[in-house]
Amino acid sequence: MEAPGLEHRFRERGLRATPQRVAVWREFAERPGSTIREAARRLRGSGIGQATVYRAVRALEGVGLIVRFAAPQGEVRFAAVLEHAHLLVCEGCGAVQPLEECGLGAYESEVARRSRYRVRGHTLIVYGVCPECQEVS
Amino acid sequence: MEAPGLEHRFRERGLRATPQRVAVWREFAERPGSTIREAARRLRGSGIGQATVYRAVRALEGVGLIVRFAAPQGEVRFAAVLEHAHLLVCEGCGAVQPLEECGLGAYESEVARRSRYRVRGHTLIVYGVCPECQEVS
DNA sequence: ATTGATGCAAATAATTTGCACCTTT
DNA sequence: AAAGGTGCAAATTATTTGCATCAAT
Repeated sequence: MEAPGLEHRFRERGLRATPQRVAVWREFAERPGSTIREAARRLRGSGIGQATVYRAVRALEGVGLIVRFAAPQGEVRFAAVLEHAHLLVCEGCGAVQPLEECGLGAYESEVARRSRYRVRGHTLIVYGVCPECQEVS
Repeated sequence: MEAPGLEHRFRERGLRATPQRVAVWREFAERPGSTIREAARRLRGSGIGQATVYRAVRALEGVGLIVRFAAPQGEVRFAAVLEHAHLLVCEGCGAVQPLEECGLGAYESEVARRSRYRVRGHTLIVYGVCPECQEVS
């Protein structure tokens, strides 16, 4: 997964686009569903310290460029996202893939109207069993 | 929040409805958005050890009776749910409230058809700013 | 009896911090 | 220079485990 203007997305949300942060984002874009530990171990090879990975994840999660979710066995995993945080997660093998349009716009408006909240976005994680894991079971 | 037949919901998912587990679920139902630490501290008063709280949360999360999500500042928080894991979270004060029907049924079918996954459910977290926090800002 | 749960305390793993140094305004 | 980031190693927190015991089937 590549993203033209990735750096720009960082800046427009008030984050400096440091090489380390970009590398962290890319790591979770290429391997969605990694744990921080796994990502940090790989990034170690690029000279990026684990504290930096934690700090980057926190910063990116804060502006919605990375989402956190519970994997099958309950571990906390992460995935990079661009606009939408819509993921399909396999409960068997833990595979993660992005989902397209969820058509939740109207629903969000409805929620905003009824709750009087200023709605800013949402995270949708769909859980299921992928074709491969279905065969096995 | 009370739930008739709560115990039954545990058992039909293969979990023993021990008093500790029920207490843990209730704690997160009464105070959605608590951290495990907070819940454990309160439950301590009922003689429930922290290891039990962790084990209960893991078990309940596994069968979808508790969901985990990222709060404003990035901490991991939990909330008890019954059928649906639909939550509205305030990014300001961290207040959490359940949401009703999301009408995502058709979308799930669509995802299942296109991905060939056997879809089992989903978690939807809507983020926004509650009326009180809007005034402050 | 047998299996599953629990509490406690100890062990591990995860996450954050202090600090000196480096980069970008 | 000033502000924001980073790496490293050292705290600090969070989570899991071993084990003896209790409860439910």
